[in-house]
Amino acid sequence: MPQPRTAARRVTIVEVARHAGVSTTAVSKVLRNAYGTSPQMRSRVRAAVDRLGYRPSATARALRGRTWTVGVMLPDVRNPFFADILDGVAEHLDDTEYQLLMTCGGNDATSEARVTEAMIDRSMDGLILIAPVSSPAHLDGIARTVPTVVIGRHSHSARYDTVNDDDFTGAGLVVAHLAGLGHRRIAHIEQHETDRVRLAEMPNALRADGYRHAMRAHGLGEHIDIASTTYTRDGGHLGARLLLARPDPPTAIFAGADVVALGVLDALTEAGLSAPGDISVAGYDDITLAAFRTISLTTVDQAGHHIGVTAAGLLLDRITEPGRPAAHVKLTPTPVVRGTTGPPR
Amino acid sequence: MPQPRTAARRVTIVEVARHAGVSTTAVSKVLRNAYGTSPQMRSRVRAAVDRLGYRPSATARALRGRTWTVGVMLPDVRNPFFADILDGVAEHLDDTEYQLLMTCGGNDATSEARVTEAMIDRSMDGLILIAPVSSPAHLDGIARTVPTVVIGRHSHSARYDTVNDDDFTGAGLVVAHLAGLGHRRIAHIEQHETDRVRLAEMPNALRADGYRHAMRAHGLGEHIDIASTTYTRDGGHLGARLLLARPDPPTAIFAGADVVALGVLDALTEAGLSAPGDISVAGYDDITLAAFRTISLTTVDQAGHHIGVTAAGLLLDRITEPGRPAAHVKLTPTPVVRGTTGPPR
DNA sequence: AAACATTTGGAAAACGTTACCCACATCACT
DNA sequence: AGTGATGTGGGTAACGTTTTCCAAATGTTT
Repeated sequence: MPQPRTAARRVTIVEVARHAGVSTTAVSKVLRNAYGTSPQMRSRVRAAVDRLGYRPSATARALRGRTWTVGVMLPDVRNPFFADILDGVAEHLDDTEYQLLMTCGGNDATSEARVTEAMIDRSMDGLILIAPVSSPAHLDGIARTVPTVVIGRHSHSARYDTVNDDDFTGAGLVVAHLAGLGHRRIAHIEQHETDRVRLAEMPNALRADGYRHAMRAHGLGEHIDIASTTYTRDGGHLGARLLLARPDPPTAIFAGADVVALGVLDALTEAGLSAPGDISVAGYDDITLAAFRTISLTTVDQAGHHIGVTAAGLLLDRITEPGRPAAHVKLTPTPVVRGTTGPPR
Repeated sequence: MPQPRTAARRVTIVEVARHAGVSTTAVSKVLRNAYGTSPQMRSRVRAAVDRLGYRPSATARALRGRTWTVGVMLPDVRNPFFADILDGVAEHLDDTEYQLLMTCGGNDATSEARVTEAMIDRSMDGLILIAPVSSPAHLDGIARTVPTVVIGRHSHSARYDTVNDDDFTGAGLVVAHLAGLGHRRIAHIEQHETDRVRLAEMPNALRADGYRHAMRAHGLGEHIDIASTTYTRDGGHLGARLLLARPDPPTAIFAGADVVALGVLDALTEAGLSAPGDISVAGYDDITLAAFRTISLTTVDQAGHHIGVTAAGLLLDRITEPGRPAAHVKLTPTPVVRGTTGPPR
């Protein structure tokens, strides 16, 4: 059996009250900025708090009030795009009393359920779920329990807010850019999807839709060519190899995410090819590594930082006003042309 | 003022007890696997728990027991080396009841203090601090309050465990590799340090020491050349520019971390140079990006994953036995030779 | 049968804080 | 002076769970 904690006893509100010569209710009111305390009282309590180094126990507070905690569920710590989002969230929370705590859902519905339950059981005040793969019903259930904002999921639920970029339009920007350079055989690497709900909501599916639509709009419908793998570097690598093995290989590849494009560049290097000399390569996300000089990836900037700031703002609003109607924010992407795209040979 | 939570009421232990026709004490004992419950009792309670979908409130538990939470403080979410460590920690915790929650200390002592306090106030059962910059006294204070394991800090505190690789030896491996290729002018990029404690404990300082020692051991003492910047990509970029501007530029650069090496490669590309054709470049960490085909970085593998697994094991031990003598684990690094190093021109 | 040991179940208090409600004092208006 | 409004402070209970301690039943030994 685990042994009891032997940590030093922390200062409690009872000791602060005794030290200040007031009730625990008074101390609590002062700390919560609650109505009904005089300036003198506030001053006395604050002096006692400082003198004793008192900090409230967030877990004790949870039984009646708030823990002042915002939980963020990441799909994966490796994709630098999520780091951009986190920077935005952290920046927005910096001037508040909220503490940001993160954990990973691992792109797996069972794992996501375990993680969101863990955050709820710890009485987190609100959750930001990034690119969750769980069913819409499950997400609704979460949002019914705790204020929730979802990023990277084109849902129109009435129960939670969403923040996304316009993935459909963003994909169109890439195709327009490549077509503008003269490319006609423009291929796409998508995340393989079969689930109908995911096909309607996930960013990768909308990017593939945007690609198809833009290709037809540029009169290139007959050149539509999609390799279905995964949004990982390995998925990019495999996708590129599949596309290069075609009877009529593409002259340009639009990878649905920057990490996928990195895998494409890997595969080109192995095949003794280069971008854009042999094949143009474009990604999506504008992760910080995309600007790395040796890579210099053409991509779409979906402003991860701005997404994070916006999501955090919506969540704090929803914590304050839980029944507020859902907001679904769609940000406008911008193309970022760098060194991996050029005219076809 | 914030409005009250309007979330649905969750099932409590009182309802489970009523449903099972037993006391709340019995339910609690069954869930904690405490002594003093019969098999029939356990069966009845478990059936009621399943039927009602009951989950204990971790925050209520905190007032008398454990929250079953492990907190990890990261310096930065961007460095992929920390993702390797996290994978190891997560893997070790996977078969336990502990939930991993992460947050960022931002490489700043004030920010670290705020974050560790937040984790302690939320009654986390134990902390893993990765590359903290706080003073030794501060770390001791934390460890006196909550079971703590520190990674990336060569400390011999009696109060907390540490897990590190042998940075001194690792640096020697790089110098040996480069000297073996025939390099004599081997330069190093270090994190600038002036604080005496940090010079004694931080991995970057030990790598610089290891570099100096190895250079002298290879009879290259007169060629010791160090650029002091920061362990960031920008620091690598600046360091490379400083070294290239020397009257006698180096033929090889040992950057103290892989992210620093990426900045060096950036600077070389801008100067129209390449590695290893013009200058050999070696890093440290073996982040997953080091194996990226376009980069193919020569580096030192400090087995982030293994560090994570080891740290998690030590922490769970320390939670079980808080007064246990401190363990200071030092792992052996291995060189990884790839495409950025070769014989000097 | 009596004495002792062990197992099981549960009443009550503890944990640290907030929410609720009310008593009392002071101020403003008629 | 009497009445109503407002501000301040605090007593008490609630929150959901674990810990502590003991009573009662059952099993074992003399």
